Amino acid sequence: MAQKVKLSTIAETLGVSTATVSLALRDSPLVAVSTRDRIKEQARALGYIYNRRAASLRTSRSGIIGVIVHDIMNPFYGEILKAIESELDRSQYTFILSNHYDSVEKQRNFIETMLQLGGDGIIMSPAIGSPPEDLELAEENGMPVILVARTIDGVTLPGFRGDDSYGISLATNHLISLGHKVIAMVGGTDQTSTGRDRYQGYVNALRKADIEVLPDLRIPGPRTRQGGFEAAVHFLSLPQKPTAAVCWNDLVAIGLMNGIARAGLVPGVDISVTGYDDLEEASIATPALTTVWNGQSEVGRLAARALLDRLAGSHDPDGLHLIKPEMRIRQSTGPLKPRR
Amino acid sequence: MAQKVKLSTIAETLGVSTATVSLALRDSPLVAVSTRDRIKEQARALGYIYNRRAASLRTSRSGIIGVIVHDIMNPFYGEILKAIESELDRSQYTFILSNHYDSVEKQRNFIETMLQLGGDGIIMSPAIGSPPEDLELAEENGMPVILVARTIDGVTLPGFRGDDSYGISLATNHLISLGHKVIAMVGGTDQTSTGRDRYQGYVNALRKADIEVLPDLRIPGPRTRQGGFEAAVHFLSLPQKPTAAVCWNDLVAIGLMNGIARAGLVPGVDISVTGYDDLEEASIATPALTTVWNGQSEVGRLAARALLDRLAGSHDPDGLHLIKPEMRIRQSTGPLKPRR
DNA sequence: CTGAAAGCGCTTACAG
DNA sequence: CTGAAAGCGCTTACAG
Repeated sequence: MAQKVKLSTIAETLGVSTATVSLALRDSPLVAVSTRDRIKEQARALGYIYNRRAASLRTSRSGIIGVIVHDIMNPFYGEILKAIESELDRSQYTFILSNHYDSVEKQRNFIETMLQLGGDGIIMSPAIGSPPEDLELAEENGMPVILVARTIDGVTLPGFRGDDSYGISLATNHLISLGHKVIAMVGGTDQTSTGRDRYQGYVNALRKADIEVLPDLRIPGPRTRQGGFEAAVHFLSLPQKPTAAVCWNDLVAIGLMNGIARAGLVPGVDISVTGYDDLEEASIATPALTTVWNGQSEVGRLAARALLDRLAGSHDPDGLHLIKPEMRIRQSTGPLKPRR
Repeated sequence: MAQKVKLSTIAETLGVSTATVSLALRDSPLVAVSTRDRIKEQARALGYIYNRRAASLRTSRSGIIGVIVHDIMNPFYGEILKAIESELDRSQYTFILSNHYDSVEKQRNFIETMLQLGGDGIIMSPAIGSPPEDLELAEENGMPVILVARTIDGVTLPGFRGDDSYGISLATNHLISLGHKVIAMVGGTDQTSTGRDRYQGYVNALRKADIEVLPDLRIPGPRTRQGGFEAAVHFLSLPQKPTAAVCWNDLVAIGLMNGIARAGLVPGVDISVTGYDDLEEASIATPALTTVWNGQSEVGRLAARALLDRLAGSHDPDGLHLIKPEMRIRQSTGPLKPRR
């Protein structure tokens, strides 16, 4: 590579000052149009590459936004990311993506890296057990934080997620209305607000229908396709013989249905299964999955908007914004059959 | 936020020079241990945040590695990314992830952004139709590029991917050995090297077995679960009545199996289906998918290593490194049945 | 409309 | 083992 071309190279070859070049390249109205055109033309001809580090050091804005979630390979987060990406795409921000896999340490590392890079803001789905101090560290150093999908007790940052308790009650009520009485809940964990809310929504719906809540009918843990698949054995061997399962999410539901099918039963006929999220693949599962839309696209879009607004100076009210989930009835649920 | 703490703040409060602080924080042996400890302690106490932009401006190394692929939500790329991530995790690099969705423009933007940020290197799966100049732009500016999953004609950068032609012939031969003679190929595109290689591998395997190659048996296009699902209608209405399908990848195969099941046929019994990639979900599909392992984890690991080596100064030979695919026989393929 | 100069916060020879 | 000083490549008052 040849000699590095910088602002001053352009300035010298054109006999103007670096100040003029700097202004011209950023389309400042202070520079005469003819000068600007000459400068831009020269920049192109020389193959000039703008040095964002230098600019950022001077202005203390980096144009970088950090996004960290549990796992970008999980389509639930993937759909949120896609919405964030398309919202940020129109702006001039570059975004840095990362997984924390629920490691508080990885998350802290990420926040620190963003701080070191002078990141302008962070959108995050906090790791299980995130200490509020870690998030405050960002805010205290002038880097705003927006929460998605999960919230943390004792933290009042702006947050966007679905109304889990309400959403899971939609699924549970749907099964109850089909005549099911022995309904298991498969997957999830009490360690997240989401996990607690969904279990609570399930419990509430059963109680309201005067159905006894049996702790054994809860199979906690699974959160992936693989987890749901493996839980099928446990599910099918429950002595109470559940006729339906409210699953933690679509992935668990799809895995569970595969496991049920392997055992020779027909999901949607012998056993009713509901998912949660309404991922793109829910509708093409076999059978097509009855599930609850969890507003991923809205969560991502609103979070990105909120951050952009905040960076533009406006200060929206903090606190939680709940997206209202919606029921999507398909073929994985059906009326209660006579005892199996 | 209080007054910004910088190197000089630490230096002043301790009565030493910034040079000493800088060296101490980076564990230079030039600094006395006692001095170093005092400095580190003070940095912690003051809540010092290292300014990477300033350092990077000075050293012209940023510690940033860019990774761009077609779509991180596609599990095939997800698995590659995971391998890259775990390899890079041990190093001190931050990585910036992005999708190009096969838009050459998005890809060029990404390369330019990396250049502006002073990125140390890029790992990429190039967009369809990538002009060699775009990749050369990076190299010319001192930013090394490593290719994964796809390569580009006329570009001699180091590249890592599976041996597609060989791999697809494994799948095709497996079906032939089960007695199938009317074998369709579902998905993929001629616009990528991968697409051309896989089709060629399929054609070669058929020819070698003296089976006529019928162009109508190729259903190009699908690359996703949704695409495979939708292709089922076309597949099932082919006048030649294929008894087996060699699919572009696992996602297409899973989608196709779902579509076949919807039509009342049993994949693995009525119609044999092979996938490609051996994603994590291949083994839990129903039926478990017969497929070809495409070495995602190896591709990611080796690419990351190659870049790290290059950044450390060693200059590995350029050119293509092919990973040898392996057959994974499961339940989605079976012996030819009497005519359906 | 344009230029001269200071400064963002580091690191790196260089000197002692 | 430590310090004084220059410089990375920008942007921003300030002056004209």
